[in-house]
Amino acid sequence: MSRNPQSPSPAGQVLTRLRAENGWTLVEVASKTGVSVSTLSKIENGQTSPSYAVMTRLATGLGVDFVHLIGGNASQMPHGVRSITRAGEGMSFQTEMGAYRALASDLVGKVFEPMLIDIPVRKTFAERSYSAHRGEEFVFVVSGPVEFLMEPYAPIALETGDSIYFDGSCKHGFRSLAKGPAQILSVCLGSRSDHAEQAETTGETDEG
Amino acid sequence: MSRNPQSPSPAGQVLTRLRAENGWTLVEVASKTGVSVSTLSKIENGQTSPSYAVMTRLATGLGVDFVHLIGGNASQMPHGVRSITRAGEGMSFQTEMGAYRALASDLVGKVFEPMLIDIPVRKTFAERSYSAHRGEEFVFVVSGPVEFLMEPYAPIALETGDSIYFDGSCKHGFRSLAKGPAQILSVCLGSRSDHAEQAETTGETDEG
DNA sequence: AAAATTATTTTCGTTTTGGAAAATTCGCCA
DNA sequence: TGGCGAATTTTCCAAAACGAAAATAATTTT
Repeated sequence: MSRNPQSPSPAGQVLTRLRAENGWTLVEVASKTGVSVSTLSKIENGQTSPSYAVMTRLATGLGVDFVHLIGGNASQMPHGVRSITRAGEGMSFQTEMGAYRALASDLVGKVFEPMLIDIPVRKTFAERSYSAHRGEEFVFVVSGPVEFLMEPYAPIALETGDSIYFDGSCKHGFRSLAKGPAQILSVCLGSRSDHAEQAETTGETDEG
Repeated sequence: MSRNPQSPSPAGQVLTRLRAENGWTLVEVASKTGVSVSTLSKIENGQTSPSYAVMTRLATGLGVDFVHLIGGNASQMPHGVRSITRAGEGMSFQTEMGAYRALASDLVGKVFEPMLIDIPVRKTFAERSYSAHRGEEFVFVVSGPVEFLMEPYAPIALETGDSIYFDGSCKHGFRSLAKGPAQILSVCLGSRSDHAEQAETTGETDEG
């Protein structure tokens, strides 16, 4: 009896499209990835549910992100969407860190989470003045100078126009070094992922 | 002979952590996901390379993003890393779009790709003056005004301090409306994933 | 402590996957 | 049209994953 013809997994669909776009044959893909021609064929036709090991080889061999292969999440925003936030607008809220303005807050499911933050002048750093979260963070100093604190580094001053890219999981905080509040633009990862905790694994490719 | 003890796949590591954080037992996870207890154990211990079918059931059953399960965009940066780019610095290059300055260019494998772009004054929009790429893009106008063009919208003027979040796959471009060049800060997805064509990478947890 | 309870790992038979090679289908050209 | 080379699908078997239940290990109770 022949195999039952399921609908192709996302990996199969991606593989099919990639081959079409690049004009690759199954044999070529096989040599690139180390996955046999027959397996590739079955994957494209939905006759098999590829293992993690195989998907890994596909991803690295074809030079695409693993996420692509599982159809994982293409942007959840509809095509052509855009959201403009005028200066001074944005959904604002206050924390110990400062006065936040969330930009493009009408768009849900964003990949980026851009915020404008007014950083107050402060003498001491209360514990609550620090932030730490998963993922990376990018900060551009719109109006400085500010002092940036991040464990395990010494404080460092950032002037207007300076930027910093750092591991957001380390405790970090800002304070204005100007007469009044300073302003920074912060970009973190969007909070599309459900729960609060989890995330961050050491990228591991296993397989034997 | 007992199974050979490989290192756990990312899925295994995530599963282990999720269970620890939520206090779930293997039996509970099994009932949530429909994956047998024995398989779960083997996945956590790296004794098996889970199939796509199983990973799917894990993701939906646990209500986590598939990307988490495969270590999708866990940060590839070592713990505690940071990179400061002073105003006026950054790896610069020129395109039809304008003069680019890539920020934190010494960090590879970034999730974000921040750029400062000097936008020239121009009368006409040559085809090469447009950009289109996978994924979302966030732009903050550092020094305006600029005109933003994006299909299928009419041109719109953005002032200093305005920002826009949009679907980068639509043709888009800028031109300065000031006397001289304007400047924008652009954040796209890191180039960890964008080889050929196709979809983009996705979100993650965190918060600001 | 021992027993009882609960959680995890291992065993082992069944099902599915992965791959080499055969069979088939699909161009292409004389 | 018939034949030929290339690409894809199918066959078939070894290897691996999956799951039920047994065997351990870890906790709690008495």
